Parts: sequence; structure tokens; C-alpha cells
Amino acid sequence: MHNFFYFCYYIIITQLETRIFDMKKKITIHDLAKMLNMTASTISRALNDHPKISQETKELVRKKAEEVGYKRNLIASSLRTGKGTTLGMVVPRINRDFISNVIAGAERICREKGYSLIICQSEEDLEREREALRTLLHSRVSGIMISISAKTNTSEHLETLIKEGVPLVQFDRIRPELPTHCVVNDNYRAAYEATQHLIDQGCRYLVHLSGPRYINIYEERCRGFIDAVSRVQNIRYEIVESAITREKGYEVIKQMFEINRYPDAILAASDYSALGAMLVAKEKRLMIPHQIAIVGFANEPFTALINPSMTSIDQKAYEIGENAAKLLIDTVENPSKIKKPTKIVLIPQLMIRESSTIQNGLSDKKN
Amino acid sequence: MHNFFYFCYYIIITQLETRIFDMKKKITIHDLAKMLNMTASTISRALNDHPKISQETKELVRKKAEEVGYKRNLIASSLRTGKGTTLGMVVPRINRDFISNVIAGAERICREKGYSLIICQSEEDLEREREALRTLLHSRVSGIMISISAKTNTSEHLETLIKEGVPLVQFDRIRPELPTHCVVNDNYRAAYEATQHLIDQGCRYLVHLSGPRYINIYEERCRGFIDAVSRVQNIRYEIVESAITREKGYEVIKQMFEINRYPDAILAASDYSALGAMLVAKEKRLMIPHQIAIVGFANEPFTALINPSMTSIDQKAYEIGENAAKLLIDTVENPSKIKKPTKIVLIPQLMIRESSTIQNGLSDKKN
DNA sequence: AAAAATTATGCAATCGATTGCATTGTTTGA
DNA sequence: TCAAACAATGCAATCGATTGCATAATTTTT
Repeated sequence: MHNFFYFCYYIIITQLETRIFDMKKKITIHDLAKMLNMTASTISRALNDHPKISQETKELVRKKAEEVGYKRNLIASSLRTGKGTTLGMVVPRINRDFISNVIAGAERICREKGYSLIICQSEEDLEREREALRTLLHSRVSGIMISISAKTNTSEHLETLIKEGVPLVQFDRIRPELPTHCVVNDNYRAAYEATQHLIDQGCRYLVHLSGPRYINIYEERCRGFIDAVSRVQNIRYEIVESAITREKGYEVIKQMFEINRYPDAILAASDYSALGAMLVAKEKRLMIPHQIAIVGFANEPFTALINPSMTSIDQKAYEIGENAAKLLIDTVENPSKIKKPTKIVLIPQLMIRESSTIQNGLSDKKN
Repeated sequence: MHNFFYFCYYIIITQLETRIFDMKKKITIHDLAKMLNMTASTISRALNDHPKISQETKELVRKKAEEVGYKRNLIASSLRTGKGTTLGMVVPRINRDFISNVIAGAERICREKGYSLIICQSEEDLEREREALRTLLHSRVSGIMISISAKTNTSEHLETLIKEGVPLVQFDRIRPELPTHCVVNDNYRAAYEATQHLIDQGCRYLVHLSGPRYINIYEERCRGFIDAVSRVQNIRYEIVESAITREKGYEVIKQMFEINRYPDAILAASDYSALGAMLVAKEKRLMIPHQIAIVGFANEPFTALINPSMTSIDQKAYEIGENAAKLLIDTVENPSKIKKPTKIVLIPQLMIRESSTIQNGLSDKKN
């Protein structure tokens, strides 16, 4: 630790006050009871607006509680009632635009409905994912939202949760075989439409840079691509799996060029591999989009800012978060109501920009 | 809700299994006690490795606990002991690259040390910030990390926390007058060095696009800029406050051009205002960096991807998160140890790229 | 005016884990 | 051999809020 300090930063100890950070003991309903010459039961009931408590008393209690800054101890409360007010979310990584927007949306709903949200990262690792779930269970969250890691090729850990009766909502990357609620994008449709768009622009040799197809989203994008190209005659196409990083996108397309294969359109399952492809194209001095059109996936912020701006697919991240949270809270609060898994499918939006606008068509119109 | 559904997405109810989501009752130490013909006390002590319990019994208990899948109820536990295992974090917005990296770093440390992390957004609003703090307090978190909102121009809500003895760590945007631990960037130094860099490149008419100066980070960047330009003769400079958005950056610089003021360098307190400035410059067909050099602040992902790539300042977001979490946990676990506020200052890193490389110098070397 | 119904509150148990103190063996020491 | 020391466990109270079941006080009904 110290040598690290030495290299990267320094510490200053400011000498201001001294007695800080001694947690004060909080006021309890018993304290209130004593003050008002009543019992804890009465206080509790008054604060919970119990019908059997007189209006007068309620007023009195509320006023006093306010006055002395009483706060209900949620820990004690949830021990007694068995109901908690925190939810959990497991994501591969927080620091990605898509995910952080999902979280932002979920957090807003949670806040509005009086829940707190605990976030865990699986860091794209199955074991960490298991661990995160254990941690959340341990913290006694009332329900869990999860988007599985890229390495999660099994469902058992989630099945365990289901057996234990933990309310569960999957989103984005899901295990479709599980009987849980889920909130997803219509990846098939998005890929289909994007492909159709490229075909409409006159492209006839398409390459799809896909991801690992055991992950539902990549599989669906792939299917959408295939179905779209299959509907048209005289289309040549190729699919490259597991090419979702910038490096991989660069490499794959570079190799194609080297063996003299020049597709006139690329649909990537990730903005980053699209970017990699774009860089090769630029190096080769190909005109984008006229010689090669490029479409990414995810609408990362950079796609609108680079040159040429990149057509991409907006995944409604914020809405996914909102819906996942709503669904989860609904399940938590009405354990018996929704017995059948609900699936919410959002329609992603194709953001057409310069990298695919060959015809004198519409370009990015700021939403 | 329904018309919204109609527009944007549809729902499918899949009809798979029926009985899902009935929380099973968990096993308690009392259950274990019954099974092993012991008391709850013994079980508790055995699991906590109490010295007065025989090795034999401990083994027995552990094995049985494992076997039946017992998990300690943290709610009950923390009610009794008064110690919790969750920490809270309040940030302006989650869906920003800087913030989400801070969270990622903090989450990792929390996980490693056995804590959960509750995240709240203030959405750049003072009232929401207050609310978030209330919520966290209510959830009985053991400590709080906070980066204040842009509208927070008072300290009282934080002072209240301090008085109540809640362990507090401020980071990035802070109220420096408060006696709390904090983790920040050396914004002064970063701005100073960036300015110096521009001067070294031969620039002599510099504009600083600053933010609202009552926020510490902008004030310090401003001071760094001023001090750097002041050390050199024959430098002309201007400072524009509250110009941190892309739109504002665009507008401000455009206006300057219109009245025929052509700075040869811009140091922005935000990558977005720098981008706005860059767009104007491009429209005016100015050569970047030769006619106008541009430096942003925050090293947003897009800065490396646009053309020309933008020099910016990396803020060590992940490390800030890690350090804030470490500091907080240390405070929480040793309430009496650190009585004096500690300040950790990280040194940001100037990422020199094309937008400011006039001389045949070094450009971005991938970290 | 007594019985019945209603209203407002108190009592005490409970949620699950923890912990100071008491209790039961068992061992050591003199 | 008996007290003292020790080891291993049990008992019961506690953390703070909730809640079913009294109980007391007041009002209504007959």
C-alpha cells in the first residue's frame, strides 16, 4: 500500500476537529413512549396509522417524533415483519454506458417506491456471479435483478434462487429457459431492421460481427441478421462469432481485406467491434459509407461523436432498468398475484447516422 | 402505463410453471439447535468461533449448518450487534463514465471486505440529495460516501450527518470546509499542467471554459489555469464560467469567433464543452491543433475515438472509488482510530493526444 | 340501569442472533 | 480427598418494532 501511495498520490492529514464519527445512539419508540407516557405499542400503531388509535394520540406522537428526530429502525422492523426494503442487482460491470443507464433507471423507480438498491458486479465471471448472489441473499434483499455474465453457461445458480423463492427478474442477457420475469430488448427485430436498412442502401455483401452465440442476445441478433439477408436474392454474407471487441473487430476485418474480400456492409453486434472495423476501413482509405457501410449495436455515446458518425441501435437502457425494477417490486409486494413469468420486450431504435447513409436519406435527427 | 406499453413495447405472458416466488422460510440457529440437541447460544458461538466452545462441537455445528444450507440472518445479527454490513453512496448521476467507474472501484473493495453497497442518485438536485441521505440513514448503512450535486451550495445536511456521527467520506465534488475524510483529484495541478502543456506548444491566447466556481473542482481547475498563465509573459487569456456542456462550449466559442477573437488554445473543464469548441473550430475550418489546440477534462471514452483525438485529463475514477471505500470501511471498523480527517489526493494524468500536439512530440501511447 | 358494543390502549410474545452470567462437569493441585 | 480452577454449555435478557389478545374506558342499546 505504501509504495503505491508514493507513486500515485499523497495524503494530507488536516487537523480540524477531533471528535468525529462516534455514532450517536438513536431514539427508539420506547424513548418516545416514555416521553409521552404511553407504550411502545401505541407509538408503533400511531406511526403506522393504525385505525384503532385516536386521531388525537396520532397527532401527539407524530409531532413528538418529528420534534426529537425519531427514525424507525428499518433493521428491527424488517426483522419483525419479514419484509425488507432493499433490492439487489447483479451486473457484469457497472462502468459501461448501457449498464449504468439501466442502473440509473432502476434506482429511480426503487427510490420512488421506497426501496434501496444494492449493486454487485460479476465482472463477467461465473464464480463472482454466484458470490454476488450469495452476498445479496445474505443481506436479505427482497428480490434480485440480474443480467448474467458473459461466462455464465449454466442456470443452476439461478435455479437455486428460484427454488428458494427469491423474486427474480432477468434483464438483457438472460437464460431464457428459466421461468422468471424478464425485461429484454427485441434483439432479433433490431438486427433484422438494421440489416434491412443496409440492404435498402444497396449493400449486397454483408458481414455480421457477432458475439458468443450461447448468449441469448447475440444469438438473436444473429438470427435477425440471417433472416433479413435470407429474404433477398443475390446476397452474400458471412458471420464471424465472438468478435465484439475493438481489437477483434479490427483484426477480423483486416484479415478479410488481406485475402481480398471486400464486404460492402458490416453489422456489428457491438459498437466497439464496429469501431475496429471502421478503423481498418479508414486505414485502407475506403470511403465510408459508400464503399463500406457500418452499423454498430448499443448506441454508445461515442458513436454519435466520431467521424463519420456511426449508425447504431439504441437499447433503451434506462427503460429497461425502470421496467425491471417495477416488475420486481410488483412481484415482491404481491407474492401471490403474478404467478406466471412476465416478459417485457422493448423495441430498440435504429439510430441512422453517416456511416450507413448512402442514399440521400435521413441522417441522425437528434433523437 | 398502458398507452405507453402500446407505443413502445409489448408483453408476453409465458405459461410455464406456476408456483414461483414463494419465499421459503429460512433455517435459523434454533432449528440447528434442535437438530443437534443443543442451544441456540452454542450454535451461535460455534459459528462465531468462540474460544469456549469445544473443537468437536464446532465441527459438528459447521457441518450441519453447511448440510442444511443455513445462512446467518444478517438483519437479526445487525439488530443485535448494532453493526451493519452495508455502506451507502450518493452520486449526482450513475450513468456517467466517471461516476460509474468510481462506483465500480468502490464496489470491488466493498465486496472484498464483505460489505454491500447501496447506490443513490441525487440527479444534481439538492433536495434529492437530502432525500438520498435520509434514505440511507433510514436503511441504517454504516457509512456514506458522497459526491455532492452541482446545485449543492450548502453544507448543513452534511453537518447534520457529522453531528449524528455517521462515518462520511466525500469524494470528487466536495465541501472542503467540512471535517470529513475525502478523496479527490489534484484538479489544480491537472489544470496547471495542462495549461503549461499548451504554453509549451507555443500557444499564447488561451481560453478556459470553466464550470460554476462555487464547486470546488471548477474553482481549482480555474486557479491552476490562472497560475500557469500568470507565470509567463505576453500571454492573453480569458475565462468563461459555467460552460461545461457541449452546447455551451459550442456557443461560447462561436460567439468569440464572431467578434473576431481567435484564441489559439482552449482548456475546457469538461470534455463536452471541449467537444463543442472543437465542432465550431471544424465548422470554421480551423486546423486543430495548429490554429487552435484543444484540451478537455475527464478523459471520457469518446475523447480517444474522435478525430482528431482529444487531449484530456484522466481522473483515476476507479482508484477514487477504491480509496473512498477503503477509507470509509477503515473508519467504520475503527471508530476511534482515525479521529482526524484524512485527505487523499490523487494525481490525474494528462493524456496528450492529437488535439494539442503541435510540436513533433509524443502523442497518445495507449496508457 | 344493566348488558352489549365500541374505542383506545396496554401486555407480552415474537422475529433471529448475541452475550453476560450461571451452571454443570471435569481436571488439577495441595 | 476436597477445594479451586477450568472447560463447555445453558439460561435468559437484549436489540427495536410489531401484533394478537386482553383490558379498561366510554358509548350505545334494550
